[in-house]
Amino acid sequence: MYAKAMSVQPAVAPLQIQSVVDHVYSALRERILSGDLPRGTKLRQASLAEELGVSRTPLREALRRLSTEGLVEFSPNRGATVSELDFGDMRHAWSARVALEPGAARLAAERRDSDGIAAMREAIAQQRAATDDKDASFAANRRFHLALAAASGNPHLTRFAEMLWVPRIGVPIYQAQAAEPAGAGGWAEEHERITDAIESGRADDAERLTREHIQAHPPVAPAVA
Amino acid sequence: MYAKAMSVQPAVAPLQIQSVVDHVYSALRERILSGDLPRGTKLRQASLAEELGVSRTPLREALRRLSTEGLVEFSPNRGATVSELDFGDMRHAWSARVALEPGAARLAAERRDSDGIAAMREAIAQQRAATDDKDASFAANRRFHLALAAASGNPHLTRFAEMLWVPRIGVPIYQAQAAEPAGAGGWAEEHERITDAIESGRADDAERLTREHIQAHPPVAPAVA
DNA sequence: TCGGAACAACTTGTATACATTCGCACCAAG
DNA sequence: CTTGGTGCGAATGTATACAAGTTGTTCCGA
Repeated sequence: MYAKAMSVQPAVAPLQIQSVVDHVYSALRERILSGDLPRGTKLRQASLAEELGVSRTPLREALRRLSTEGLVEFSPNRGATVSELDFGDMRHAWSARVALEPGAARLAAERRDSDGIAAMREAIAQQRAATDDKDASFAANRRFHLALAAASGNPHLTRFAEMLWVPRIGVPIYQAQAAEPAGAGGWAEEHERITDAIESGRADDAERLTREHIQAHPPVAPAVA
Repeated sequence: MYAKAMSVQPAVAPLQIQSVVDHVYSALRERILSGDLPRGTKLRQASLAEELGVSRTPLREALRRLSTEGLVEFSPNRGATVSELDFGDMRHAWSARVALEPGAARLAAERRDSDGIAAMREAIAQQRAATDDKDASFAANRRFHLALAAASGNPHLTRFAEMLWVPRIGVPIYQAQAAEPAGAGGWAEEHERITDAIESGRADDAERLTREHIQAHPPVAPAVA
């Protein structure tokens, strides 16, 4: 059974060997994004390494990777801390999205990739199905915008969008959603109009609608910080 | 004399302590960008470490940083190599610039920061002064576009622009310059019109001019690869 | 002559050990 | 009571050592 299945697939399948560094990187990233490691947390290497069952060497390499992504910050001889992301950073990230995503939408409209469009529609469906669940709604929203960037077919734009959507946008958008009762539903409709424009190749419309959509929902300042 | 000068400046000046990792990172980055380490070069850790006078530990951390930036690639148990950047990548980078820089120009026009505009004008002057020197001309061109991104006041856009301009755009633009006899001079004029639009706050014009400027100069396929 | 297996040298990946620096507590002097 | 200094503990930064994997070569057989 297995042999047959394997013979059908390409022999040299992915076979993704993940090094210890990759595992540590994924684990830390997950912890930071989920809020398990709040911003400003000092990342002590000895305890973290013991917790993850590895030595400090791969841990440090993973931290370097995260620092290049901006999720953690190194201070010379003082170690790494989870990056502080204040409201100013969030506005910057939103502003960068205003500059980025319309251009990505234009590219997507010029490309009209069916897979990419399908991914966008799927995210819309998920958003419609999760009007009451705030977390799911936010996840679907994020998913749509990442799918939009991916539909551009441009790896750089995709990567940039992921960097912007990672932790910085999450909280404020989430709170904006909570503030707007009709939020999720209205967003799904706007998303759909963008997707339609892309699918029919109306590049100017796709660009304009995306810009208007993002600009219509600026981040909301957190109540606490 | 010094004391007086220092009392004027903020007391806690930069005082940038650079760790060995930072030095190695800068050195490797410089070597890659200058072409001293051509694309596809296998980066053997032992020899590199000895060459730089450090051990493999900080070297590996620097390589991780570079890998997150996309300049080098890790292959499990096979080490790191300088990233292969083919023509497809260059077109992607150019395409990403088309999506990115017009939005940055719009932000810059809304912001109208005098320092940022001064940096742009300085780059234009350098470009005008270096019409015969190809290298200087390209450097000035790159400088203008980075200054444009920086004038947006958005750290994310600045960072993204730097990532796109680093190695990928350089060669093809350089070759395009060589192909167009009147290139440098014409570019300086276009740059100036963009800067004027930003300085006078005409956001729509700045965005449109930037897009047209970039789209008018697509990358040229290298002769060799 | 060509294909393949086995071995050896080398390279990477991870762990451990050592040196340096930082933070904090305690203490003394003004 | 506050301010400056000193010393210890802990954490980081770097170097070295060891284990595991990869690559190139050689030798054998068909």
